[in-house]
Amino acid sequence: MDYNALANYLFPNVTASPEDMEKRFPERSLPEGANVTRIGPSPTGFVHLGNLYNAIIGERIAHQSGGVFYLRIEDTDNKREVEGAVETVINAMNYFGVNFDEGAVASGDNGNYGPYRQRQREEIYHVFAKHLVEQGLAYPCFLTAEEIDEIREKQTANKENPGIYGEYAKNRDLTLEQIKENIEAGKEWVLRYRGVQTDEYICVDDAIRGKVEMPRNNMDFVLLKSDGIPTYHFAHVVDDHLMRSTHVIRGEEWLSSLPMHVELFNALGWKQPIYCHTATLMKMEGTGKRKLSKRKDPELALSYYQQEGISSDAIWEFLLTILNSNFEEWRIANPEADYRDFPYSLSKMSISGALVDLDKLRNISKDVIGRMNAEDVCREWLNWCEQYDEKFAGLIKKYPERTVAALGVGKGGNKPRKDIETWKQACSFMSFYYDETFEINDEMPAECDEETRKIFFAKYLESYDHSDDSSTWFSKVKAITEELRFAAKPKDYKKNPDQFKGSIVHITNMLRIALTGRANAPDIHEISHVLGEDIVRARLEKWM
RNA sequence: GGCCCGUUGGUCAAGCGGUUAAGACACCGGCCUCUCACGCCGGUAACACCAGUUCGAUUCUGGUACGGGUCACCA
Repeated sequence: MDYNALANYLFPNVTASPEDMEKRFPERSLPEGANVTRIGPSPTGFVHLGNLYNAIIGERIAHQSGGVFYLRIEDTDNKREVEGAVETVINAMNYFGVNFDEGAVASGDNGNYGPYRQRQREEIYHVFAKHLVEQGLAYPCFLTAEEIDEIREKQTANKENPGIYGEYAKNRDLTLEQIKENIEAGKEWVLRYRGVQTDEYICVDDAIRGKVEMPRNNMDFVLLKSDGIPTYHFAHVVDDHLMRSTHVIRGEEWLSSLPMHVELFNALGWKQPIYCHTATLMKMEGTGKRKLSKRKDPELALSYYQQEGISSDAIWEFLLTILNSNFEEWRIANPEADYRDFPYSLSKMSISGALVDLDKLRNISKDVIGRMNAEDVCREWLNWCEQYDEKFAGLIKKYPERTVAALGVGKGGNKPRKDIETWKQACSFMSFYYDETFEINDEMPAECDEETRKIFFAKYLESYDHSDDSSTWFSKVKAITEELRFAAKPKDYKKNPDQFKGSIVHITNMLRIALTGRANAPDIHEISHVLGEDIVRARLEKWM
């Protein structure tokens, strides 16, 4: 068989050589030890938590080392592609603060190693496809889906491994004439790799899992589909070589196709990147864990976290705690530091699948927002509201100063309040600061009957001086409390409940409910100053 | 079924031959306190199983069980 003739027949338009490609995409000139990483999402319209998980690893090891992190769109499956999905990916990554140095952007491409959309790289793949044919390492295969099904059935019946290999690769030794005849008859063909029947093993040093041993590939797997577009396997090898990735970070579901990739890197004479196969994100179901599923688990979609208003910092910190077990320890030691200063390490990755623990996320989120200053909280909250809650976006813009002041309540001191978990929840928490959304939700304490209320609010407003400091204010409250025959100290009331009508707890709760509509809210004195004297008086006068 | 990967409390996990087996979240007490939140103190709770190696195994080896992944012209 004249492989050159076959190659020219199959790829008559390919004139470039592999060497031309090497020149077009030269080695990157980066400092020693700089890593080049990427994420390669498929534009299915669904952005996975796992996409972010892997993105964070890639972003960290690239940027920590002074390297490059890029976005490549893996759109080789035109059946699954959804309109606008590329924008969805870019928006989601943007929302969660993942910054790319190069790759696909909304308006096209940015960088010298593109195109960054695989469908646009067809001629590049064909250069190497042709090269493999010339080497006798690839051949056209005309097997139809039905024929392949028959082969599989036979193999299953014989308890053999399914697939196209060895004697089952019926088209691997067609003559050039037969091939031409088939093609001229209009038969569709795919390009298959010529697998080797062997019992050798391969060994790959995975950066996360250590040494992984597997049987060498013996399959005649597909390189180019009948539409001329490569499969993932071929595209991965060509792209990560030409784009000069140093590390390939991907889910462990790829582990089993590793032998194909190793085979191709060797066949093309290229150096393998460092593989990093990450653990699958899991979910609790009944008594066991299971893989998160797109259909059953809303929390798998990144859009879920966007809608809930989880801040991007919170997601990062949460994922970092899953990714590197020493992150939490580091965070405790460096409470003020930017998480980007944390020395992320691949070797500290967990191998088994982590459960997505929403409780933990919420806890981290409270912490993260608690650490932020009021201006930043206000900006991010507004940012979220503009997309998801117009009413609050309007209120924040109408009362910018009051909003910042309100968000700053309890921020002073070394025990900052942690009231806000998510931007969505911030809307309900903050509602009492605006007359437009203020409403009474809780019942007045039973100890404070209508008469007590009237007397209290009258006296309170009479003695109210908006300029009082916290302790002056509170001593006035205590004085009125005692006048009303309530205990100024809760403990006194506890000891002798018969001697009082109630305690200061009831009085302040009554005040709090009148002011905020709820029994649980931050410091009354601070809130009063955020609201301003007019609103305070107006809300209290209603009870007189 | 073949091939791979994994298994420490409810969850995330530290541990790398000798430990009272860390820590975090959640949960339960208590303290602080004008409520709530925060904070502080304390508590419940774990090495899947069976062999072997060893003076000694959570840690090393083999097997069993269980869980997961993958076996496409999908990624």
